[in-house]
Amino acid sequence: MVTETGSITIHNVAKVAGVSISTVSRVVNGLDRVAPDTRHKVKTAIRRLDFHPNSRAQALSRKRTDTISLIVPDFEGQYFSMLMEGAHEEAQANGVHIMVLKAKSSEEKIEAVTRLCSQGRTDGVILMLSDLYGDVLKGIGHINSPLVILDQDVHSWRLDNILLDNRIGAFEATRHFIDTHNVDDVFFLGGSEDNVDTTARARGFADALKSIGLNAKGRQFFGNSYSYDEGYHLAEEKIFPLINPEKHYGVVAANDDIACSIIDALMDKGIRVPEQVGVTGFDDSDMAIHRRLKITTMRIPTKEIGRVAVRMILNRLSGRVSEPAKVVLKARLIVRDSCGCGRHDNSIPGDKHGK
Amino acid sequence: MVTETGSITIHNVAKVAGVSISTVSRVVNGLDRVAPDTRHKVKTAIRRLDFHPNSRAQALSRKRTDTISLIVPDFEGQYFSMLMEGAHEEAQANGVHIMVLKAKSSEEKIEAVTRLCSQGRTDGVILMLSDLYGDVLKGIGHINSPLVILDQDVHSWRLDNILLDNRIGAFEATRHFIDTHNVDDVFFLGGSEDNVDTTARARGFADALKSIGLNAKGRQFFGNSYSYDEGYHLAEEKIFPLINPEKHYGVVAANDDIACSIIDALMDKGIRVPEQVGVTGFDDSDMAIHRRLKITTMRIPTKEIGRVAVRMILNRLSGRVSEPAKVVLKARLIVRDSCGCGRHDNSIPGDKHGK
DNA sequence: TAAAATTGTAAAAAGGTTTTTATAACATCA
DNA sequence: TGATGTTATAAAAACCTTTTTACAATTTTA
Repeated sequence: MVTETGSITIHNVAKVAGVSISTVSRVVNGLDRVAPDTRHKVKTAIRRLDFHPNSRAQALSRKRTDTISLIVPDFEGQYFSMLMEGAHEEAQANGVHIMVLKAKSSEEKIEAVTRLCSQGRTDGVILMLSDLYGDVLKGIGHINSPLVILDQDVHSWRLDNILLDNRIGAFEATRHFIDTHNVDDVFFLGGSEDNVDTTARARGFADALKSIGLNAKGRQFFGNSYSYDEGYHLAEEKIFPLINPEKHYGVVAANDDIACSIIDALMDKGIRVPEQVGVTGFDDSDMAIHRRLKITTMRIPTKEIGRVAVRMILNRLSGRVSEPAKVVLKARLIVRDSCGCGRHDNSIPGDKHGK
Repeated sequence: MVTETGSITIHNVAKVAGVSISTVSRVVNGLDRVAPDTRHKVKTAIRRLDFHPNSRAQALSRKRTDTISLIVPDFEGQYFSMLMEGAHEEAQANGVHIMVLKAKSSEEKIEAVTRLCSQGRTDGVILMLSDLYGDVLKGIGHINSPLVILDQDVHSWRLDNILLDNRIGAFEATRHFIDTHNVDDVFFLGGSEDNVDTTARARGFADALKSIGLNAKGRQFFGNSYSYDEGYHLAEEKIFPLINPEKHYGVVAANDDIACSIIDALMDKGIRVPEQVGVTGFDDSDMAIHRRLKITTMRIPTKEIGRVAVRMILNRLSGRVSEPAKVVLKARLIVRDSCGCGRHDNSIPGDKHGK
């Protein structure tokens, strides 16, 4: 029983304190009652030997790793950063760790989740599903660890689920133009029609139009991706020709990247933004404020998503919750300048700043 | 020995295959030779029972968690994303996992590293040190797991170390203005003087000036942080007054945020960028291309840093390497428009685009 | 052909905890 | 004072592997 390796174990502590290992364990974990005198002896020995329980042995014995896995399609953008921020905060506060994995394709996702769980390497999995999900969830099948699905409504699968109400978000952005700015018309410019965010936001835009008796048809345009250059061309080709200089418009962009490109494209065409055309973004990313014309955008409570996701896993581990939980978080309109609400003197070509 | 829980263990496999557990282990790990016939029996049983080795038990027995910890001050920006990208790629390729922790203060860093290591929760630690490091490394003291330090030169501590040559990067950006654009003068605008990146880049700028017999004094300015608004005001207050409309200047910004704010501030003052004043950034972040005037910037091989860091840990674990390794990576100049190299017709107020 | 080496497998030990069971010491009640 | 409870601790079992040791069976060498 003599450990020749350098590490101090519960056995060493027991010997020094003159008690059994089970007593040491009880002192360390503080669950069971121990005589004050004994407790003191053990604590002294622990301090003297600088004993730290071996987490690997604890994991085996407790059947728990104190690790939660976060699986995302990629590590880019603020969404991931904020998700991490929230997840880490909640994890840290509860003494668990976050393991991060990237899985883009359905196969990769299935493989990652099943491997992590069947190996018992993680106590729970947070899986971000931005695209199709049926085959992924079917592929995963039954697992014994808690699983939280992000970003995609997986109703009927009886899984913990966190969603963002993109529809309402876009609805509000659109209504902002209608209600506050009294625009003559409003357009939507999205990324790919395959993207769940874009489609949900397009739906919100359409709903807002419907609410005032208009049809979205001919007012929304899509590209192949969320890129600046593509957004720029789309704005040039689709939006610009529809602009009547006498009128006042609003453009709801599916995200901040696209909002940037729309603003630049229209300004390059000589359109005054936001006077003639107001623009709103989505995501409240860095670029919304790293510009002369600060972008009005929908802020997504991403950090909250991360926090809630970890909380859900912990709840399930504690066994307190039984029914699958579904949390829908709402985006919030951050009013800045690009919609026309803020200072009006900063983005007008040839204005008093001397251009 | 009958496990009542649902999980399949090596014992179940052994029983079904009619062999001992050690034989199953040898088949699974494939280290020792096993008779073809026995191997087949075992493999069949494994497949039939859908056995997966319990990683917690493996961790205890092998004294290794197949987990590498990445400790960063925060999760924001492309630097973190790219670091993760590289680290995950290398980790995935070697069957290990990445655990991510946030530690801002020195105390948090010390606490995180020592706890992870003394508990045996990780096989190695990648620690990003952007600020002072002496007290952190002293606080950490001796640990038994491999430790790689990022971003800060910790010579004399005999630790694996990965650095970015910020000095050379800024030197090259500065020389680009001098050599290619033949500017009449050049300025540097940084973040906080406490920030190691800013100071190293300022040094590179100064070295470039010295190389042509000039002094950096009066040509470099610092703020309190890396923020857009502060950069904007600094550019207004410090750079603008120095600009002679008849002359041609270059401004080296300590990062892309500041480059954005300089460009906007100068343009708002009626200065033509890049014709009168060229600007370069640093980092090649998103915002460098999400603008009308694409920013010339120094691209940092961040992904490579992540990859190399993991590789260093793995090398050390394998025991093949003995001496501490030090890798210095270089930033690369990405030439776009803001320095004056690209198209010149896009950012001029009142140009042919009709403004 | 006896001795030695090799091969294939079983049995046991080790890894460091937690948790259950057992036991001793002591207090409480009838 | 003997039965009953309570408390504090020790001992042992369990968690599930990997790895070492031991031992037969077989092959090779002298």
